[in-house]
Amino acid sequence: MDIRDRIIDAAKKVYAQHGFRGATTRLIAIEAGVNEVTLFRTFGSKAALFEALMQTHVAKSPIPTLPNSPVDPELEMTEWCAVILAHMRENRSMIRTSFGEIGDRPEAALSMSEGPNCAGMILTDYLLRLQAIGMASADGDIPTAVAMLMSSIIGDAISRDVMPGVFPQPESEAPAKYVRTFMRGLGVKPVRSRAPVHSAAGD
Amino acid sequence: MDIRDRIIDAAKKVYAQHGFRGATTRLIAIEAGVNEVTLFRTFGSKAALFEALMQTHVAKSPIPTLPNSPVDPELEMTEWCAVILAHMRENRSMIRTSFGEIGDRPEAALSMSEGPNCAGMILTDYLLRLQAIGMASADGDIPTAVAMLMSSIIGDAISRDVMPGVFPQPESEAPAKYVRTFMRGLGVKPVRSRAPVHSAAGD
DNA sequence: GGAGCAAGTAAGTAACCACTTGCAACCCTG
DNA sequence: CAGGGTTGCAAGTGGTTACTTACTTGCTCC
Repeated sequence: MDIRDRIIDAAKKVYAQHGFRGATTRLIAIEAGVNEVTLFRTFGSKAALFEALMQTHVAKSPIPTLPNSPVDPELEMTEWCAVILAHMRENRSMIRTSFGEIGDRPEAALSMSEGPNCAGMILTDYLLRLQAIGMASADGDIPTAVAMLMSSIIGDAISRDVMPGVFPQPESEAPAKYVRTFMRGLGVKPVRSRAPVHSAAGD
Repeated sequence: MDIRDRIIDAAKKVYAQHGFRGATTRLIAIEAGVNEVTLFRTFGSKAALFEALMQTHVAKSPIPTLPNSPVDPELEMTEWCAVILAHMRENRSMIRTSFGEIGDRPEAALSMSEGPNCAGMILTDYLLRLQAIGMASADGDIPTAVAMLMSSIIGDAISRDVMPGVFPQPESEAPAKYVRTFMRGLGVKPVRSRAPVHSAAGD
């Protein structure tokens, strides 16, 4: 692997655990297995290294899309949520850390929140389509439901290990359960072919 | 105000913005308007100061209860959520910071998460009571719904200012909207006697 | 085999950090 | 007024941090 990438990877690891101030150039160099001077020769400064880190991170964060023509909303949204949740779980330490440093270094957290922001918009669009074609009841509070689902995904990803009492479901089943409850809250009708979701609130 | 409390208050402020490493004794002393030496004379060390800080913080964090005999679930839960949300919004910087330092200083975040953990249990108990007396449909996925509502409250409190696109509702209306969607997702029937809550969901 | 470049090594610099010491000023109580 | 306790002030200590400089080593390409 390129030495640049090795340093960035190491910086990510150290930063995720110790934060910006705790991620000393010494620690990063050791983790990367290079000399500390090499770090400065490659990036110029610690600040520049972290800029590069953020750039490569957002570049490597894919946001899945939802189909233009919904067929099976529950299935499609579950798959979509699972992908996002998996990605956030992988990066949970880094997300937590950068989020926690918002007061000190806003840029980091802002660039990290682009993903969820964008995901929320994709989901909202999808739900509007569902409403338009009559697959969701017209009175559902889409913005609120989207906020809740996005919060649930983020919350699960970053605080499951801290507050296990709040997240009793196993990791693997979480996305399906969030989507199921979300759909009931929104009044999305289950697709005919699938098992009934026993609606008590709907029409 | 007692000099001890003044220092703790100042430390809270500085810590919330700069984190543990960034909250230098110098900054804290300036913020408190005392000499830096006084800080060491009063608490002995920076670590001891932060222990005291966490103690007074959790001591001052009240968790509202929910009635043993539910009458109007929507009203009761909205009020309950509003109190929790308000408290978390007030302390959002501190929550974010301590949460972000979980890798480095787990104790802080763990003692901060006691509140939400406990709140989740209170809410779960309440919902089980609702189910038991037939005010909520028996097939609702309570653990999932609780996780989603708690995540929504925490998410709103700590990331509304970072991801405004995800939280389009005004702050004041958020609790009611979360609870409304939550109740639909759980299959809690709206109470008969109340003014129509813009219901298209209930009969 | 030598030029050129990427990387390691050793040492140092100025700033900052938590924390200490010694002393002077003040305030309250007796 | 005397004395003890609290606070401020000035200075310093040892450790750490980001970053620099000067030099050496090893590898590649001609």
